[in-house]
Amino acid sequence: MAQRNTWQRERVREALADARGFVSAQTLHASLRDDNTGIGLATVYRALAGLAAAGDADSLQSPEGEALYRACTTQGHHHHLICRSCGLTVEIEAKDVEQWAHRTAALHGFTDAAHVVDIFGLCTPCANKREAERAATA
Amino acid sequence: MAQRNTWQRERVREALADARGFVSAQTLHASLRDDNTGIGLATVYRALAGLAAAGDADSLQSPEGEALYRACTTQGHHHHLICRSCGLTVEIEAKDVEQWAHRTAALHGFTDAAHVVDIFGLCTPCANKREAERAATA
DNA sequence: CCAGAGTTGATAATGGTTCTCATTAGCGTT
DNA sequence: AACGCTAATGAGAACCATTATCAACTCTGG
Repeated sequence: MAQRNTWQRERVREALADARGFVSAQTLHASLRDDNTGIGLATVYRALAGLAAAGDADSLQSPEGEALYRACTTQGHHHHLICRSCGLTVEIEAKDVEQWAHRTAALHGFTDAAHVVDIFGLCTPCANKREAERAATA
Repeated sequence: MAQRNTWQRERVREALADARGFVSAQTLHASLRDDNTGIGLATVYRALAGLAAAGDADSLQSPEGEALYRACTTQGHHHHLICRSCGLTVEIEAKDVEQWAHRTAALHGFTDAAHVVDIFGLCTPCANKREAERAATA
């Protein structure tokens, strides 16, 4: 009896899947609260940690220091392309980069190499929107 | 009179330059304290933020959520190879990766792409040390 | 239905970072 | 060199995300 199925865990999983991009535990908890579930903050954290450990979600640190989580559709190692305006996330593969990372690490005598590779940018809709705003201001 | 020169700011700059790799504001503050300077924690944070904003230092979030800073010796864009045990940092170039990042971003309609590429691993000394410890335990 | 162990959730604790505000000290001016 | 204006400082409080605590709860196998 190592792991039990609770509705709380399921709700967290659903909420994470519904989110377009990365969300913080706080945000997730807030939206679950709004859905009249009396779910506790600690539980959300535990569920997210569990999902991340199981490989069903991955996490990254936002520049503001918050931990962000996202449901993993692609199993295994992969990277992200993230819109810094709306949070839209695209999962990308980067075999070349993987190899480069390992090669570079080895070159400098580093072993047990892990790497962080993420690209932040503006997706087309957001770029257009920003352009429109700039035009309106001028 | 927008910016003043204070010995505190200078000490922070020096301490950051002396550090081998990335250091946290806390660590930096602690070592400055040991040097019998009565410098305040808040001041260290302010100085670091200022350096980072001016481009004289760059910062990243450690997996533990701490903000780490490092003096930039290489001006311009570059990446890091960091020992997760001792903090030793090597600055690396990655022209290939730069191009890949831009190409990938463009491919998905993303513009204004920035990227985060850092490799964490164990440097040779730390790998050896860890090996020795494992041997001792067994 | 029972018992026992994994879960939950309210709350306290932790720890890094930022804010407050009275005091200090650059720096241009006189 | 002294003056005054204002940015900078620093001790501690405030903040906020995350984690630990622990009694109450609820799955699940028997």
